[in-house]
This record gives sequence, C-alpha cells and structure tokens, in this order.
Amino acid sequence: MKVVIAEKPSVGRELAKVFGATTRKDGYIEGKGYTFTWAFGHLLQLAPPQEYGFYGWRKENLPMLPQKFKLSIRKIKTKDGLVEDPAVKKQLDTIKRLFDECDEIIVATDAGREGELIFRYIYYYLKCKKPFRRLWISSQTDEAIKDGFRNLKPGTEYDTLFNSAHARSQSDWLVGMNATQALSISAGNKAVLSLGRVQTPTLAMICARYLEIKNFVPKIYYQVAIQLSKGEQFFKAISTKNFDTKEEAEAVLAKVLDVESGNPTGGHIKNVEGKAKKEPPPLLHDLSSLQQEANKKKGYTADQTLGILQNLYESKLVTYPRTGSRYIGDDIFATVPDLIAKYKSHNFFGKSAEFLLENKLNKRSVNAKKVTDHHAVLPTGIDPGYLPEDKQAIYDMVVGRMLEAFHQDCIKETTKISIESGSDFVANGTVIKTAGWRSVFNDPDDEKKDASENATLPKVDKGENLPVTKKAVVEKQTKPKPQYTEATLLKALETCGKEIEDEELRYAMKDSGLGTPATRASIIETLITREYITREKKNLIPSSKGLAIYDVVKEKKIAQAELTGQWEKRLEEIRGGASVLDFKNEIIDYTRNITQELLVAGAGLEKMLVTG
DNA sequence: GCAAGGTC
Repeated sequence: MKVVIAEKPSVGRELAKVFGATTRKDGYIEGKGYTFTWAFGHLLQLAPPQEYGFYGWRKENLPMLPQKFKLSIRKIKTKDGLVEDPAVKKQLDTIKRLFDECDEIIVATDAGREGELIFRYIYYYLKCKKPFRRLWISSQTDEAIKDGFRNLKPGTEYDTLFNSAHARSQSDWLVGMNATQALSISAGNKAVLSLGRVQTPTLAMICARYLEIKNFVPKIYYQVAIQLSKGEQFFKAISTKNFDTKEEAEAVLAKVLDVESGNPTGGHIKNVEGKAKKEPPPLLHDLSSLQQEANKKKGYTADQTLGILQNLYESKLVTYPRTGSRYIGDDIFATVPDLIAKYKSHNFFGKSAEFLLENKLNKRSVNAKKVTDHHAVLPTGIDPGYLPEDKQAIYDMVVGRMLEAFHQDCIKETTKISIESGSDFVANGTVIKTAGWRSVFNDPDDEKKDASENATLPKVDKGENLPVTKKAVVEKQTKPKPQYTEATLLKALETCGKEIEDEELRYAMKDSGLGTPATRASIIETLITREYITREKKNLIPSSKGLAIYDVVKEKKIAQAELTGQWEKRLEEIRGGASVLDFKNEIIDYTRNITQELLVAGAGLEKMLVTG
C-alpha cells in the first residue's frame, strides 16, 4: 500500500477523487491500492524553551541556544492554559499507523518551502524510515494531478528545500524567543514585550508613519479658481501656478477678465487636448487584495476577512483562500466560461455574466508561471443559497472580481482645456467612454480626484472666448501621508521589499515581502494583543508602549524589513545547496548580539510600563 | 508568558 499525505483535508480528498478512491475512514480515504491522508497545516512546531530546560524568564538563561531542536505537537489555548490540540494528536496517530503499514509514502503537501517542512517534521517526529517520493504540482485540476503522479520526484531532491525551511524556522525561534525574553526581562518582567523578524518591522512601519504625520508641518499655498460658462453649462478652471502668499494670488485674481469687471467674454480658450486612456481590468483576487478591498469597502479587519473566507472555503463556495497568486493557469481558465454561466440569471451579476459569455474573455489574469502554491481565489460555482451579510459581502467580492477580471478594458477620455484670462488657467475632466470592467459594480472611479477635476466638461473649441462667471482665491495646504489602515498596511507588507536599496536583498524579497498571505492578519492581531497598536476607526495607531518599544529597537536590524531580505537570500542559497551551518552560525552570533543589546536597552522601558 | 509558519 502507498500512502499519500496532503497538507490539508481538501487536497487529500481531491487527490483521492482523481484516483477513484472512495472508502472514507476517520482521517483518511482508501481505494485502488492507495491511502490518502492529510495534515492540518503544521501539526508540529519547534518545542518551547522549557523543553530544553530553560525554565522561567531569567537573564541567566539567555541567550537560549538549544543544541538540538525538538518538535512538539501543536498546542491550543484552553482555560487550563496551553494543551496539545486533541484533533492534531489524533490525526498524527492516524498518520503514524498509515506510515507503519505502507511500503511507500507520496508527499503531496503544498509545493513550497513550508509544505516540505510540514511533511518532514511529521516524518522525523514519527521516526519514520519508509521511502518517500514527492508530488510537485501547482494546480489541482485532474490533468495536473495525474501528470504530477506520473512524474513523482525522488524525495531526496527536496532535501535542500527542507534545509532552508528548517533554517527559517529555527532562526525565527532563536531571534524571536531570545529577543522577546531579553526585552521583557530588562524592562522588569512586567509584561510580554514580544519582538520578531516580521512583527517588529511591521510595528516600526506603523510607528514611523505615525511620527511622520505628527511632525508634519503643513505648508499653505494659494490658487486662483475661476468658473466659466458655455451656454447652460458651467465648468471650473484653476491657475496653472500655485502661490506662496495670498498677496500674489490676489494680484492674479485682480487681473481676471470676469463678467463682473466688465468683460463679457474674458476667458480665451488657448487649447483643447483630448486623450483616450485604456484602463485594464484588475487582476483576480489573492487573499491580500481581497482583505484590502473588504477593509476599504466594508471596514472588515484582515483577520475577519480571512475567517469569513475560510468559512466559505469550508462550505465549498470558494477555492483555497490563503493564496498569494492573482493568476490562474490555462487549465482553470478552460473552466471559467462554465463558471461564469452559473451567474447568468443572478439578479445583480446576471448582466455582466451574459456579456462575458458573448464576448472574448480578457486573459490578463491567466498566467501559469505566476501561479505559485495556489491560484487566485475564484467561486466554485456551487449555489450558496442564503448567506449572512458578511459572508454574502465577501462572496460577492469574489464573484464580482472574477467578472471584472475577464471583462474588457475601461476606456476613458481625459480632456485638458487651457484658458487665458489675465493669466493661465487649466480645466481637467475625465469621462468614461466605455465602462468595460467598471460596469460590473458601477462604482465611482477610485482614482484620486483633485478638486480641480470636472466630472464632465462641455464641448469647447480652441479660440473660443467664454464668459468668466466667478473667481476666487483658494487657500490650500500640503497634506501628510495618511495613517496606515489594515488595507494600506497589508499592501505595504507585500511591497516593502521593493523599497530596499540593496539590489540583492530586494531581489531576494521580490516575491515574498514581509510575512506571508496566511500570516499577515495574525501579525496585525499580535501587535494589538500586545497593546503596541490600537484600531481607531480604520486607522492603526501606535500606543505609547508601541512607540516606546519602537524607540528602543528602531535602529536595530530586528526592526528592518531588510533582515527578511538577508535571510531570504541565504535561504535561497541553502536551497541551492549552500552550507546550512554557516547560516546557523551567523544567526547564533546575531542572537547573542541582539540579546545582549536588548538586556541593556530595555531598562529604560520599565518606567513607561509602570506609568502607562 | 515568548517567533513565524501552516490550517481547522
């Protein structure tokens, strides 16, 4: 018997279905000489400090550098504290029995670093010696699965991938556990002051933005605004220059040839420029883009959206949610017309669905090379029936985005009218000519609109002279960037690697950013639980505690996104066969340094924690 | 009491 182990039940069941295995047992499915079982993500984790004899939070224990890391069963919080998750324990027992009985294991965890780690932790924890081969697929269609099984790889081909995964895991433990204890102890051991490779740079981003806004000095400037009329229609134009003082603006205002100062047609049209602009549809949703949209439109937190989406996934209404890809492969694309057809008589999306069925689909979101462990989020086409409001809202965002993504470009026409009336003025306007994908929701254009922008402009010709019906000086001021919301923070976590100056580090982070799609919501929640940040309406604002910690760590590597870049670069080298030992030694060195530094630097925090 | 990673 061969046992196939997947990362999660949904994949295990899908594989079983393709093989025609149908005998459902508790925790696995049998049939056709195969047994299909699964994990629930990471069942095992690096054991906590006390399992190496580091009891309590004591300076004498630091830095904690286990000779050999141990694995322990994932814990859950109950009223009696942390206990081994009984569901995990049970599944692990099932896997152990199946591994004992089989003559070969086929590893079908997700095709990536963490997927490899999920399997290897189980394999080594169970002290299993059975041979294993690797299924490596990035699409869950029948064809891709069959093809993958015909091309199983030797398990050892992924040893270096496991090495890099293991190094990532241990490094996070070493730096995170030690830095957290060091800071907490030196601040008087009154509260958990957690630090980590991901959470601390995230906190730093929020604090830096907050301080930038707090210290922002707005600069006042002036513009002159005029209103012109063309027949019955009025439109607004703004001086092409900004003025530093009110006096300069008033001097320009005085020169305007408006009707009131005796000029019936004092607005001379110097030029009219029209341009058509194509706006391609947005890509399909990945988890992060969906969390951003849900935060913007409905105010849901990243964590809420993930929870709702997981729920929809468990009800089989949407595909796998924790994806970082906004693309699908050609195989999935082939199923899209049938999927769209399911919404033909939908009372809101029906029209869009019908349009798409009669027109060529836009393939912007179709690119197999950009599908990583999972493809973009799509509805499954199963009729959801009645859904509560929050689930309905998220479900509609998934369906609506699918319709948008395969829709046509939106065609806009921008018009720029240059006017002279004593001095130079300009009027801008944008008109949607063909709505294309924007017809799905018919939302107002979300692009930034300046106050000088006119929704529609009357048809005017070069050389015309029009009456200037109003004029005024407008006082304006420069604005700081806005505080982070969950939406803008998620975006920043995804893209922060792209702002790194060092080219190699930037490259190393090019498809990762800070954290992963599956973990970013929980990173935000951690910062809130620690009382480092609070939600104020949609904004994420640092607390005095958060700012005090930022002040202690802001110059240190643990607060920089670059640290992840450096690790990613080395981990990729390890995957390519480079020494694990060199990296581990560097991490141990760094752990020693940061621990020492924090044991000193945290002392100043004690007072803040007492006074609040 | 602690990381970051995965999932129910």
